[in-house]
Amino acid sequence: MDSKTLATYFTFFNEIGIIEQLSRNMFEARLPAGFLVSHFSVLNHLIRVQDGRTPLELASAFQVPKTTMTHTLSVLERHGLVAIKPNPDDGRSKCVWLTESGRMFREGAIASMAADMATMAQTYPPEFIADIIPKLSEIRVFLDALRDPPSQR
Amino acid sequence: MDSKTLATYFTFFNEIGIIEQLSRNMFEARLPAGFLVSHFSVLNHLIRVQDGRTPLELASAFQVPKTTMTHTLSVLERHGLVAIKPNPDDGRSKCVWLTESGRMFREGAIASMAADMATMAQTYPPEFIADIIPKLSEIRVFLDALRDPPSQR
DNA sequence: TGTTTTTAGTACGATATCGTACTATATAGT
DNA sequence: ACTATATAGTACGATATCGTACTAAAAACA
Repeated sequence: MDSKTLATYFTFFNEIGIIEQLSRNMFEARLPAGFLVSHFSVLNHLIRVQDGRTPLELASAFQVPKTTMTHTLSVLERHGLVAIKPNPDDGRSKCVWLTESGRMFREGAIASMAADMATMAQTYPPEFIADIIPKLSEIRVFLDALRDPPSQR
Repeated sequence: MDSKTLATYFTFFNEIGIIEQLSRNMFEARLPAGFLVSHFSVLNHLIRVQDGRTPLELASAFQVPKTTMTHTLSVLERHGLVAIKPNPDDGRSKCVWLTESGRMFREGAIASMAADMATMAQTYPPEFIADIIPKLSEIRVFLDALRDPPSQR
């Protein structure tokens, strides 16, 4: 692979990295002090896929080590945003449930973030974004499959 | 903004976030133990834009707080990959220069990563990637401009 | 059924990232 | 020139993220 082609791929991932940072900063500016996107994302995910997920499922969904998810969940639990209960189907495992506070927290966060999204929509309408998503999804699936071994993420 | 449109934007940023994590893991697997993408990126940036940049310029380029860059640079300096010297034009400032080791480190890292990029190129040829980059760049520039105030990042 | 291996979660330590506060120097305003 | 403000970098503390090692339970297997 020539260096110019290589640079294309590097540029791609560099743009991804910068957008990730900028968007994270944007979102976190809308969250209550002390909360990060990692916290919000878990709450949001539990709404999207139904709560009652195990910590490992969550770690896998976010591609983070399970130790990281343990920590994130402990923060959410400490703030009463989730309840962590034993998994009735597996004595080793647990299930994560949203509390009423957790649902409200997510609602409020989304309402705050909607302002930024609306601003963004003025320049980049939903169709523009929707057009890019499938390509990113493809690449995401590909990269996910590329990992070897499919470790405990 | 209706919730479905909102979901489009959230999905977009979610994909960005996952790709960022997957690619970071992929790249870091190719770096010598103990080194992270944040270290490599600075070396790579110094090649691309010429070295002699100030820590603040680097922090700005990567959208990280200057304290984070101070830390990153201290790691690079400790390993002899960069040399940090006073800025002749500004007594408060410094300039970051690549060392020969730093250049070699970068070369080696890129050579390692090229293998992954070549694998990726089999499924996603450069044109596919090159097609997405301008859109991401646009969005990156937009998000960058959105920040208020243009803080010390 | 008893043993081995795998799996879910956590404890712990190391490093990264970030925010606040501080110092030194430069710039702006008078 | 003098003062006030802004800027570059760092010190420090808090939290996040991650890797390794461990425990307990489940699954595989003999």
